[in-house]
Amino acid sequence: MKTETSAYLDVHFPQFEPELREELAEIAEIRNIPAGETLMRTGQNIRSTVLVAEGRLKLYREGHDEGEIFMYYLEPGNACALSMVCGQQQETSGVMLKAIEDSTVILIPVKYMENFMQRYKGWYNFVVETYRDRFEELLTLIDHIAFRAMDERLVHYLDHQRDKLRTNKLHITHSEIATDLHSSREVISRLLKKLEQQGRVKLHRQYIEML
Amino acid sequence: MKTETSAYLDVHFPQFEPELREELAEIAEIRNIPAGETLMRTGQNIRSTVLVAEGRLKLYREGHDEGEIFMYYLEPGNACALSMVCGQQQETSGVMLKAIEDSTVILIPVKYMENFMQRYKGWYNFVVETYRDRFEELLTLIDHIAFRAMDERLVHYLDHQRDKLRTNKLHITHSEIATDLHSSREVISRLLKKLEQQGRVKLHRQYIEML
DNA sequence: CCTGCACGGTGACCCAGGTCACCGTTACAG
DNA sequence: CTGTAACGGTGACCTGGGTCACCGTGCAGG
Repeated sequence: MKTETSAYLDVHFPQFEPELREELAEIAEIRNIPAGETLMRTGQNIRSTVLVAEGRLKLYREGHDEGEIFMYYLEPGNACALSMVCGQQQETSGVMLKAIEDSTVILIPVKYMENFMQRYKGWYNFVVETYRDRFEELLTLIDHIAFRAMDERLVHYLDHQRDKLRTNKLHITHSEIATDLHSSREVISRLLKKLEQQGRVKLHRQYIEML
Repeated sequence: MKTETSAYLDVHFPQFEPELREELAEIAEIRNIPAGETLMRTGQNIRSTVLVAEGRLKLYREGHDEGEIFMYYLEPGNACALSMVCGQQQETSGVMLKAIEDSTVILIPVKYMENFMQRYKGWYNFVVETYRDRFEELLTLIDHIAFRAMDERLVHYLDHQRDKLRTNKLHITHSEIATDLHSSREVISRLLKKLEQQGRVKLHRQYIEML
């Protein structure tokens, strides 16, 4: 009989070797996170690698002086790259991880990392791919913050949301966008209005329709 | 008799197993880069992992529309994290790597990566540590661009230079600082002047003295 | 039915920092 | 010695976008 963990691994991590999945299922801790809850805060210690089994989480970098900026989504089949690099020694997280849907994560104590790396190609590839993707994402983020004006960043943000959430109706408030882009609500409202005038979006109460 | 590559590895990568160093010495290509020259450009293919043997290189992210931003230094004993993640498949670089001193790098074809990862703990640890450090550096960079004003960023930049170059006299032009911070010379000059008035630096022709 | 609150719109204002124009100084090449 | 280029200083100006104040509207809970 299959455990819950094992079932999640089979569905979302099929590239792992069956024996790896078995091993993981034995040592993993599974945790449910209700929508809106924070799994990890800046400055917290990391003792486990986080694999996402269900739901959707948002990963933010927090500024020292209040404020945060959205980095990327974690979805089923993804892992938090940061929680993978943090080795044996007690590392502290530099990010904040928040569930935006009811989510389920699989926690693997970091001490097994090295062992799996060496014994399972599937795990090795997964880790390397995760690093690559996240690195790429961080570089893109740097681009945007450093080189692009707010209006361009907003358009990119909306496109990204549409692609990720697979819908043209984005149920997201102006303030939330402002937080994610580390701007302010008024600015976002103004820019959205501009986009509406350009016929690129349609604004509704509670959601934004992309054209 | 030792080869040149082998000697570099012994000096700057002592944490590698002796057999690993031997293997590396056999497959490595060694390359000298005169100061000022660019080793890698955005969009170029990567086929080798870069280990730094001598000198000092600066790594930049380039914006699409002209402009660049300094990410970090590579020094002897360091490696370019990006060139490690880029797997078997032809990945293209998202960064620009420029020698600021006459430098020597050791190039290891990426196809050996996986093998070394599994066979040598020293290599595994090195790669993981490199990832962790670079990730951390990128996060710090994001912080600075997103949350800090130019004057604070400038101070941080100067401190960083002093630490890295181990000298209070920074031989660097205002324009170069401006490029690195993706600002403009005038702004940097103004801010430096402000710092001088606060007694935190002393400006000279061709160099900046930190107090 | 009210009342409060979340959401969004809008005008007025301000400021960091980017841009432009221009100049003085130093260094080096011819 | 002189021309030219790199470097740096400075004032004038502009603008993106952050901030403040305030309002309207729709909805949920008493």
